[in-house]
Amino acid sequence: METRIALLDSAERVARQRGYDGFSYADLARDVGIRKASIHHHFPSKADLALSLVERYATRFQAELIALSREHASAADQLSAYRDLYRDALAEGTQLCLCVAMSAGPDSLADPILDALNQFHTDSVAWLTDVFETARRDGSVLHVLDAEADARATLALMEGAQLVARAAKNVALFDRATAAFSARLTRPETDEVPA
Amino acid sequence: METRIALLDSAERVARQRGYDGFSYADLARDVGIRKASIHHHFPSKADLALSLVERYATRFQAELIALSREHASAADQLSAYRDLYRDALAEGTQLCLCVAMSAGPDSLADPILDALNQFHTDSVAWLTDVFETARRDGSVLHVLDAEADARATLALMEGAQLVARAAKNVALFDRATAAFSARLTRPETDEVPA
DNA sequence: GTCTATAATGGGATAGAC
DNA sequence: GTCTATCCCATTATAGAC
Repeated sequence: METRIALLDSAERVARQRGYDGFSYADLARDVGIRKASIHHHFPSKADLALSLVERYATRFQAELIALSREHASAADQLSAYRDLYRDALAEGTQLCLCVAMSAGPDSLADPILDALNQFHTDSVAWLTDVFETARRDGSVLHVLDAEADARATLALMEGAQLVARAAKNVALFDRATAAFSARLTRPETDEVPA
Repeated sequence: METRIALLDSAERVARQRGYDGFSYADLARDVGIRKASIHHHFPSKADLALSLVERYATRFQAELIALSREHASAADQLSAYRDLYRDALAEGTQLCLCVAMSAGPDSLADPILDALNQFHTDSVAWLTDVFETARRDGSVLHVLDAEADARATLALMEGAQLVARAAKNVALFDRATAAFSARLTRPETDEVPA
C-alpha cells in the first residue's frame, strides 16, 4: 500500500508541473524505484491512476477547506486563507492545482475524470458560497451582492491566476491578479469604507 | 502557402479542444488531405508549429482588441465585448482560448512558446488597463480602484471561467463565473447605484 | 511541394516466472 | 508485489524519388 501512495505522490508532482501527458510509467518507475510493469499492479491503466489522483486531491482539498472554516472566524480571513492555498500550491511558480493541470490535455476529457473534476468544482463553489453568505452577515468582505456568483468568480479567478503566473514562472503575477480580490477582504484592525 | 494556413487552422481547432498533445501530424494530415511527411516541409518540428500557432493567435486576438476599442465607446461596452470574446471562443463548450489550452502540457514549457504566451498576456493586460483607466473617467464600471489590478484580475477571471466551463462542457458556467464581473458593467440606459 | 518508405524512439500494456 | 521480457502501437522525424 505504501508503494501505491508513493506512485500517487510522484505522479501528482509531475502532473501538476507538466500536465497529465507530462509523465509516463517509465518516469514513475524511475522515481519510485520499481519497474514500470509493477505499476500496472496498482493501477491497471493510466486512466485509473489519473482518476485516483484527482479523487485523492479533491478529498484532501475539501478537508483543507473544512479546516479553514474552523481555524478562521471571519469570512475575510477564510477567503484570505483560501487564496493562499492556491498561492502556495504554485510553489516556486511551476506547480498548478492538480485540477487546473488536468483541465487541459486530451485524456482529461475521459468521463470519469471529468466527473471527479466537476465534483471538485461543485464542492469548492459550495464552500465558497457559504463563506460569502457569512460575509454578508459579518460584513468583512466588500461588495458582496450574490454569494454564489461571487463563489464561482472566486474559483475561476484562482484557477486563472495560477495559469497566468505559471506561464511566467512568477508567483508575483498570482498576487497581482488577485490583488483586487484581496483588497475586498477587510482587516480586523481597519475600518474600510466601500468605494 | 494555403496549405500552411490550412494546417494552422486544423491544428488550432484540435489544440483548443484537446490540448497541444491532443493532435498529431497524422491527424493534421488526414484533416488537410496531405501526407504527414509533407507537413515537415511547412513546419520542420512540432515545436515550430506550436510557436506559429500561438503567434498567429496572439496577433489575431490583439487585432480584435483594437477593433473592440473602436467599435465601442464606453469602457463597460468594451469589457462586455471582451468577455464575449472568451465566451464565444468556448463555442459549444469544448473550445478553449488557445493560450489557455497551451498553458498546460509538457511542451508548452518550451521557452519560445512561453515567451509568446507571456506576450499575449502582456498585450491583454495593457489593453485592459487602458480600458479600466477609461472606466475611471467615464464612470461606466463599478468599483475600479486600480486599473492594472483590475486588468490582471479580469484576464485571470476569463481564463479560469473558460477552464471551469469546459470541464463541465457547459457554457452557462462561464456566464455564472463572470456574472459578478458583468454586474459591474453599467448599461447606458440604466443608472445603477454602487452597492 | 508532395509523395513513399522507413527510421528511431517512447508510449501503455500483458504474460508468466519468482 | 515485483520482476524480466516482450508486444503493439503511435509518435515525430528523415531520406530521397517525383
